[in-house]
Amino acid sequence: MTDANTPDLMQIFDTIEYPEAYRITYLANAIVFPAYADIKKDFGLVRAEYILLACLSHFDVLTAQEVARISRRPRNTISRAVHRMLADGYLDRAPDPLDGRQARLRITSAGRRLHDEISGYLSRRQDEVLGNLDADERRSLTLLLKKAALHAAKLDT
Amino acid sequence: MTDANTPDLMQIFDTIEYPEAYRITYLANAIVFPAYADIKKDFGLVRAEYILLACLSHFDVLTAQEVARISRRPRNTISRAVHRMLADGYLDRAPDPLDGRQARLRITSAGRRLHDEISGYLSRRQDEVLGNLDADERRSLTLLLKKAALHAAKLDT
DNA sequence: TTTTTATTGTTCCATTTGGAACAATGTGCG
DNA sequence: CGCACATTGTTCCAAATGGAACAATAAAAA
Repeated sequence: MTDANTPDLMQIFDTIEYPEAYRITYLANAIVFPAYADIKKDFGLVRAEYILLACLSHFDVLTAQEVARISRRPRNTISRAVHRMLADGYLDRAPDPLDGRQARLRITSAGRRLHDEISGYLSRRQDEVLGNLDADERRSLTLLLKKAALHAAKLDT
Repeated sequence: MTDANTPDLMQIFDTIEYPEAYRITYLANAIVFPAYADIKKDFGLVRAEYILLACLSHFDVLTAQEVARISRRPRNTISRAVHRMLADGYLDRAPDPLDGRQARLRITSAGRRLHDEISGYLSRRQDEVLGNLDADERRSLTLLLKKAALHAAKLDT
């Protein structure tokens, strides 16, 4: 596979016209796809469902629209996830008394337990993929990612 | 929207159990989705198609399997992309004389022109999303991303 | 050699996906 | 007030997606 005739498949990391975008996307795929496949196999959840769970684990109450904004996903996929997770007892929904359009979503204790299990899959895979960075590099990367992500969140308001 | 009653939607960047994975995925989405939507609208290409184009722009000749490995995408999506891009004249295919199973793919000049246009969309969006990093930070991020990506590429061999 | 195992590319099929249109509700402006 | 416009959540539908099985070829084992 890695003989002299085979091109170095990773040279593209350097030659691509958009190196940061390429590497970020590559890392995202490397982390999320395997974890996602395991989560689907072990819990039967699709991506929008555990994203919904993750959002609700970190806020007391959210609307579906807010979840869509936080996760940068289309509203209809969140809507579907809400229905399935409601049916499975992982969250509660109550109409907002102040605004008849929106509903207030909260995670249940069953949902929180499920999220705790699932987040282990993602943490483990994250640590595997970033495993060759030393502590300083890891800290530095984390900070730079946060700065960029906060800026990205302000775009496309 | 950002009044006192509204929770800070971005606190999750700090509280999530897998902060690097979350931020990387968030940035990947922030870069790729808008660019992807524009590329689809302006050129009618789906993601696997411009990924194929990008790979073939950076290697003289590749097999479909190699494209799948480089891009971490399932083989059947690459196979479909090859057929569409062949029909549109963006690449050439020739059977490998040494191995009857595989075919040697090359980009055509039309394909290269198309890739040049498309990569502008991704570069521009990349620079927008990373726009608040100064030169040192940007350089540092780029290096850390490369180190991690090279390591990720060696996983799941 | 023959037989088994692995690899490549493809097709099939069920599921996921997201854009667009929609009804219901709320907001702003005359 | 009345009327245009915006927002939320949902449904519809066409398209994309990816796992699994497949035929053809190659490599390895017996």
